[in-house]
Amino acid sequence: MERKIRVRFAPSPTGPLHMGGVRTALYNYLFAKKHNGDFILRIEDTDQNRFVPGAEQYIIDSLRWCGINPNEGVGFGDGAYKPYRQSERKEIYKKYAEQLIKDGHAYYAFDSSEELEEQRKNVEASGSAFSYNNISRLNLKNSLTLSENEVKDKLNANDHFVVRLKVPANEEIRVKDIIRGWVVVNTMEMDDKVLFKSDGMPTYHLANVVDDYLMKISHVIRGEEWLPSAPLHVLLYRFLGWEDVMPEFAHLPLLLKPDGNGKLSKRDGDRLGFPVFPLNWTDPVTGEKSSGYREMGYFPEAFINILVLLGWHPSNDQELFTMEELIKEFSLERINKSGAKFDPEKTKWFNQQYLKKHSDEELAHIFISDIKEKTKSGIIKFDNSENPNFNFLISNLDYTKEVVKLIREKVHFTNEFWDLASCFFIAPVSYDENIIAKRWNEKAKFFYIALKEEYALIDQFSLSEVEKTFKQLAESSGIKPGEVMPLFRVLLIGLANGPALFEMVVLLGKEEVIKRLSAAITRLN
RNA sequence: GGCCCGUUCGUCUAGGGGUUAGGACAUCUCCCUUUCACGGAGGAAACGCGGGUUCGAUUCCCGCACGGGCUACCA
Repeated sequence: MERKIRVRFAPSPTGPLHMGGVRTALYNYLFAKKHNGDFILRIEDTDQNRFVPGAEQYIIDSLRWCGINPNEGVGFGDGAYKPYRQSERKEIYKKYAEQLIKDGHAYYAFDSSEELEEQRKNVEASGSAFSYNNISRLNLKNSLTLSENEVKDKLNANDHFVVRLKVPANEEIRVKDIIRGWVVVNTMEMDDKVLFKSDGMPTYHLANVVDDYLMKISHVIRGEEWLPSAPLHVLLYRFLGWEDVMPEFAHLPLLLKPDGNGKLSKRDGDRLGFPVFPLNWTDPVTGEKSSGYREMGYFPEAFINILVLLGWHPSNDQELFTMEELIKEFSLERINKSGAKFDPEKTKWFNQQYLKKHSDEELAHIFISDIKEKTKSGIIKFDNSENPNFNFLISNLDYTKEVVKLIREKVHFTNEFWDLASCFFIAPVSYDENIIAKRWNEKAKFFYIALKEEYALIDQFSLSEVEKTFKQLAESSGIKPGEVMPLFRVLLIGLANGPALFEMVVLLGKEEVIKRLSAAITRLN
């Protein structure tokens, strides 16, 4: 019988979840869904020193926002394998560490970190690198070199000790990676990794292997940074007697910084001005703030789409996917081997594609709440007496829908709407100086005074009427439309660029247009 | 330093023993548009180097170079 697909995402709560982490979670999720399997969120908080309050909740919130919902795990309901937080599983790991010692695959080591540091220095002085391995362990303080009584005494005296894996000498360890094929490492290159720390917590290696076994994980899909320790994990499965149910491995290529080389880091985002985190984050200790894709105005679907293509690609040219399509198309075999440089420029295009998929009404709702928020936080300021209709307009769905219709093609993000559309809610107080200097003269002034009067006479303030009236007046005044047209927009909204001119005039409405023209003529006189 | 992994346009990538090496972002030109954008058409742009194997290699093999990862009582 085929074994049930069960995968896990296992971050440590040491800070906000990096977008690379989100991609790892995504690939796990897609793989699980595709095979009707389970996706588990396990929190690997075995390092008490690096624990950051709020980080765990941040991870949960991020996955929720992305629509990557685990079947089991911290924050996502109890599954059959709880608890899913490693700090709550301490006793479990201890048992397996003891079993390894009993079976002769691990040993107690009593060397203090100062002593090891000393060793390291000495060896490095002679030109090579120190390694606690099957050679050096014979000269160090551990249960292999000390007498049985000495060991007993030390353990009874509650001396600090760690448990180390007894890596066998000169053996080829083979790891089969789904993405990279066979990776072979000789045990002479491996060191006797600490499995159990002196603070009573397991290290990643032990906890990871034990939990993956107990939680019946079928595939370990994780970042490439784990590839070097995969042979160690294989050894652990063997020594624990679990080789026959060892999960398959897939080590994902890394996300690289956009310029230069190296892993994508928070600093790159700060330096180049793009987020590397899904959500905003404030460091609880330093108070340092990091921006997130959500708050930058990205749709979660766009964010997912950006991430999934960084290291994976279907066999055709499709670039835009729903989650359902991704689940259908995804396969580990089509994941690339090499790292992907992250291009913040392309993310804008993706978001625009998703913006296009939304209806005017959906966008209007987003726009309205954005305006309300900006007003509340003081970003939007205006003179109440000059804009008495402001509150009415921003609450009017039909009106904002029409506004959205006129500007939606011009932006990548919904939070850019306001910059382009403020003119529909607030009258201008200043006018583009270039255009005024070039075009504003007596002739123009008389034209607009006349236009104001003509517009006042129109009953049906429609697109065709508005445009016709403008052009006829220009013709009868002996003016080429091109001479006065750029000015029209400036008089109405203060800016040289903006929404389609006559559409804007109609939406603003007869009364408002006349009012704004009068104000402009008075001010520019 | 040692070990491991990788290398197709600037970037993400498709492809794979014989192709005009395909797509997308960005960039450039033109069209549409009396603004800006959207849209449309087109252009420039890539198989790291050296050896093999082969009738033929960008594709397979080996070296080298370059890049990355790991080398903690961190994950």
